[in-house]
Amino acid sequence: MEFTMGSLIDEAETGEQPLDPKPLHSLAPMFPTPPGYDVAISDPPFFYITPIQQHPGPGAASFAGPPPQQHPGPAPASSAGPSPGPGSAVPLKATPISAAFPARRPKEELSDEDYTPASEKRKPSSSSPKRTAKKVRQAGDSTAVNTKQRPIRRSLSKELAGWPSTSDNPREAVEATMAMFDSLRRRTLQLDEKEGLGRRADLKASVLMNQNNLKINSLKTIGPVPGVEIGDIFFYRIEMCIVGLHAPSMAGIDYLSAKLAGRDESLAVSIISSGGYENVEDETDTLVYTGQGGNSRRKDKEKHDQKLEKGNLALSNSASKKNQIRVVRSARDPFSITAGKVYIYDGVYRIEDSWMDTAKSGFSVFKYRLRREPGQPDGFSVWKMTDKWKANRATRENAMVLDLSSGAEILPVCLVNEVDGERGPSHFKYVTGVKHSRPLSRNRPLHHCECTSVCMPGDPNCSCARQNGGDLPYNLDGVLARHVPMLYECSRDCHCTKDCRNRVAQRGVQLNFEVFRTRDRGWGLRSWDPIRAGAFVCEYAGQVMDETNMSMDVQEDEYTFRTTCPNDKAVRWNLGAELLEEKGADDATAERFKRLPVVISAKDAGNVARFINHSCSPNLLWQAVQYDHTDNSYPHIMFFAMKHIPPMTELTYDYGIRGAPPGIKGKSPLACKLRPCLCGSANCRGSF
DNA sequence: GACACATCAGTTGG
DNA sequence: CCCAACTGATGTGT
Repeated sequence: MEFTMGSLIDEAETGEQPLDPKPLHSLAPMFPTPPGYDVAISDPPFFYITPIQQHPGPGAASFAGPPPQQHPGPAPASSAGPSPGPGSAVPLKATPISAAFPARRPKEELSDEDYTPASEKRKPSSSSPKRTAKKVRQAGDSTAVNTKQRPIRRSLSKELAGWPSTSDNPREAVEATMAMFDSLRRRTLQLDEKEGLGRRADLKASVLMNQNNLKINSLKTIGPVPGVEIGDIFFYRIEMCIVGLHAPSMAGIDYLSAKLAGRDESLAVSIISSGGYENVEDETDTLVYTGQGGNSRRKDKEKHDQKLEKGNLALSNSASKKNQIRVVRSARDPFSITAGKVYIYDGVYRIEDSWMDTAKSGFSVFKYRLRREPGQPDGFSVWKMTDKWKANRATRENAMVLDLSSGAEILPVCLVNEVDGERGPSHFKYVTGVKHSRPLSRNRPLHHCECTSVCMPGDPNCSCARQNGGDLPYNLDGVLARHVPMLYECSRDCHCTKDCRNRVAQRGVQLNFEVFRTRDRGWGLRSWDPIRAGAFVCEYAGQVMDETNMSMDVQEDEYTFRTTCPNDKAVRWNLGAELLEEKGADDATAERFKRLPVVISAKDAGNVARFINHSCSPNLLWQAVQYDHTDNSYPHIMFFAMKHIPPMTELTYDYGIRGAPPGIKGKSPLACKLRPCLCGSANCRGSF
């Protein structure tokens, strides 16, 4: 959060850093929404936030149609609806997104109405709890007959009118697509868990993306995929399908068939090395990859020799053709309870050797040695470094302090400077929580539930779920399902245990942080661990001030947190979740995100959050959280990841337009002192 | 607990 | 239409 005026580092110095944190990686724009929004007042049940259209973004000219690369030919057979006519560039020609979730709330007739395919007689008994992808597909196919525009569909196309296209800004399109997928996935999981069918929300979200033509880069290409950067991480195989990095949902080898390649032989385009075979992946610039097949996990299938067909044949063709092959490596997700994997895009490689070998099973396999193309940014090698540091913190180069928190945090906070001669930040006391300067109003008793062991989604007796609008705010994996105006975690008066899923932020920081010297923005914060979208990052700790009594001097302090009203990017984080709602006027509307009087100063005392810099395209959002008192004007300010954040990526949030007097949102910025913004993102507002 | 293993429900494209 | 594919979540046993 430190801001250093006019001390730009010489460019020459920047090339030699052993670690290139790739600032653009995290600072790329997410949504082309103008810095404003409007709360829709018409059709309230169907849409909530509408981008202001008077200032169309650069992508507006291309309208809302699917990205040009998409479906250049006939639509895939699986969704064989006729392609939209020239005038109907609306991407959501298929089933309304809500249709995938019929009978969620049987009371609402809208769901049935919307869901039932026109060609099918509506059956009131469609409330079968099982919502399969097949159902969705049927609905999608038949909507071709259904020309009537339903409100929900209109709202969807409105929502997505500003949707970035790959031709406009590929990075933006990838980030928006990833954000949409994970928002759909988190909300789907949250709703499914309530009904006890919380399985494969990733696949369900993928089907929704497919139905609504939201997948991008679906034309297979050799070499880099537009908008996907080296080092990008994925928590599901299907995420890589959706952005066009790797098309097969399970198979490790993606290839162009001879026909698609326009050649007489197929060519491999992408491989995933994720531990299923006996690959050699210790080196960061070479990889010995095993061909596919013969390795079935199923008991009823016996193992056999690999055959020179499909992916193996394509890899062998590529061995002589020497074309670029994208490589995705994998690692264990350190925070997954269920041995989940993280997939890391590591750039392009070429095959330099291939041979046949005998696997441990005794059957013959194909082997391919690939070498990474030189000159590419760091990808998987960053993981190797952070693994080493986590195993032994003393191996961190240029570390000035091994634990800035002096033991206050569960995990030490490293302080490093690889940029200049600064010895460290000015003195402050490290504290992990907030201190209030005046007593909080205690006019209400602390909320609490009677759950005996842990709170379970769908339990109508859990008063904490009720307090949160009926949903437990976190999924089983501990990620925030939706951004909400106020989140209520279980309190000390709750009867549930400390490992209840509704106690996440109160448990404190679980990441290996480092405070590091940026090139031009003072100190910054990043993590040695990967952080998935929705994961808790840290609280903004410090002294809680009373806004009304604050002087202008204090307001200008660079170590001050104040809320802005509201953070439109954070509100947009729920986009996918909102599209799932059959009714949602009372859900995440911008109107409900009010500016809060809470102001926190971390000047004299604070935690890692005081080092988080501003960005106009941030990777964190703040979420108001309550659990230890009842004064909703002064909640805890908790940061959560807005997207998947690879290790060593700077963490940022949107400070908002600072200094604007309360109640005047985004107006008269000249009336207050603004600082120039150096975030470097395409949507940079220039100051904050 | 951490892990290995089995099973089950799924998508995708050849 | 069928099937294989380096899935992912859950359950069982060590």
